Amino acid sequence: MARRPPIGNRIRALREQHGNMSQAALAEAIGVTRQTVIAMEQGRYSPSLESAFRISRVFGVGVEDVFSWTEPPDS
Amino acid sequence: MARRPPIGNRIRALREQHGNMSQAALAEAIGVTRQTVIAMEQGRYSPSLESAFRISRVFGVGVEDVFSWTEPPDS
DNA sequence: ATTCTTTGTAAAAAACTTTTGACATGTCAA
DNA sequence: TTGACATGTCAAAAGTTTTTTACAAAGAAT
Repeated sequence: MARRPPIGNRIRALREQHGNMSQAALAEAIGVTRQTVIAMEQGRYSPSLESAFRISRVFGVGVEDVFSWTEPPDS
Repeated sequence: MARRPPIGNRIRALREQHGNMSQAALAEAIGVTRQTVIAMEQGRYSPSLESAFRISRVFGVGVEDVFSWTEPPDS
């Protein structure tokens, strides 16, 4: 059922801050497809740790400057 | 074929620094199985970003204090 | 008005991560 | 030497992410 993960991201804002980098350009830069960037940006699922590292390095920041995690209430 | 990902981790060392926490105890603390901890620790695959966050918080450090990424030569 | 770019949707298949369960080994201590 | 505990292997199934392909809408483009 693939619920929305409790991880937020600032990908869109970072793209804008980097010369209005397009989703397609970011996808190519990190070696994934555009669909993957769209899904991550929309929070439909959380990326692999490897993709997270690649994205953060493209923007020259740390992983936790791109992605944030809030502990879900322990069900 | 699930090649070994270019991500290293210091999970074992951090477990030891935290009172010789067992793999089973870590697994329970982050809500995964022991098999998953073993596989991550051995670098057989890289965890989800969510698991990475949970692990780092158990040890009270940042994601990049647990996991490291070295850019692979662009094949 | 058509061309180009960007963003978006959708669905199936492929790839990868995680779980489940069973079993093996070594150590430690009692 | 039994019992508990820690780590490890293996394999199949289940769950999640990523790819692939195709199409749609909006804006700039001028």
